[in-house]
Amino acid sequence: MKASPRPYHHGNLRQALLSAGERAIESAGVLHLSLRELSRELGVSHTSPRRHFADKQALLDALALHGYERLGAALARAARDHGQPFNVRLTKVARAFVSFAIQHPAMLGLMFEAKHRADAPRELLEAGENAFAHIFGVFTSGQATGAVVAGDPHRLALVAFAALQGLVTLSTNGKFKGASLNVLIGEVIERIILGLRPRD
Amino acid sequence: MKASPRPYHHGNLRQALLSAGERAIESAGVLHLSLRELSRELGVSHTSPRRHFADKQALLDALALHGYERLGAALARAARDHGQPFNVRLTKVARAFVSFAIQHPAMLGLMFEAKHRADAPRELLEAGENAFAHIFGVFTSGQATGAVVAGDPHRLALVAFAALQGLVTLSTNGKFKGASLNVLIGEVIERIILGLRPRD
DNA sequence: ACCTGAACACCGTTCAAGT
DNA sequence: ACCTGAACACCGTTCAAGT
Repeated sequence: MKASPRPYHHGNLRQALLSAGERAIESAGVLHLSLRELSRELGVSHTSPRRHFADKQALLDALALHGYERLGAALARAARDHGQPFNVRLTKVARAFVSFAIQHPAMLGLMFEAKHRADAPRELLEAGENAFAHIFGVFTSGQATGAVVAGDPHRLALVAFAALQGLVTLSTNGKFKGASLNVLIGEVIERIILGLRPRD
Repeated sequence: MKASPRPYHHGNLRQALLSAGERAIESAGVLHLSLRELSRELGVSHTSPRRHFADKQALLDALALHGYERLGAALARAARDHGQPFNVRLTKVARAFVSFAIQHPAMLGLMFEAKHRADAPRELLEAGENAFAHIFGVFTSGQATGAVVAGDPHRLALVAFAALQGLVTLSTNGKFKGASLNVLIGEVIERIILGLRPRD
């Protein structure tokens, strides 16, 4: 077992730690991440991570940063067609977000925690802002075409995003007995659209 | 400092561990909870918790159970006036939930994780169901009076609850620059009500 | 019944040292 | 520059033993 050779000692240990770290948190949870075990897997001494990450938290922050970059790219792709109507664009970004969350639940948790930390690196905060700016943009253009009520677009986006965030939290916690997630996403999005419609 | 005497060795060590444990997770996070440190605080040996909790996870589960009982009681209180219109009842339960979440953020996280665990004790799952049944009840009576669209009330309640859950997640992660949480709660509730209104 | 102390197998982190 | 080994101060958990 563990068929991979070891192309390390070259300077790709940093990348190897990130990959192995992500796999570890998705399969066993952030709580059980062990630098020593990671080192064992990669066939290096347990002190070598120190060269690339000051401590365990630094590795987690680097993982979260990478997560925000990937989420941002996915949201940008979903929102890129500015010619489409609000409902379509919102549906696309919402599904992109939910899809990311379902595929990388531990990563998403890590990303939120990292942003929340008092001493979060500036880089991380910026990556987060950049990722969510793509959702925000859909709302401002929705207001421009009259599909969304007037008001502070940041607040409206936040309210809608909260619904998605909650859906994801509930779903990764397996709290859907029979209901398919795909159906629920559609329902949540529909309610958001109705809730944000200008009152006739 | 640490002015409390020690009325332990009586059989209240179990309760003392729960209290100290809750205080510890709210102030330092679940990750940093240490049974040995808890024992030190309480002036007992680090093996004595074993008598009351099989392991660390058992203590966390007991804390989560207690949390669900308190949340359930708060939601029941908020929802008890069945004569009030849907909007009023929904607002009350929503504010009760958000209020609990703000006051006990680490506890709420623990509660969700505990329910999610594959080997979660039956007792815990039941306490969770009981707590959320009070929110569910508001939706079924909302449908009865025509304030809420027809459809599976479980799904509708889930959709609305997701929005609250997301608001709470976002708020405990401090992602509200200027906006007051109280204002945002009101906005979320309003959007939920509008989103669930029957289409005339 | 309830608590203790020694012991075991793990951690993260530091430091002097090797190539 | 990058990695190593010994060492330190912590964990959770087990077990034989004390009252």
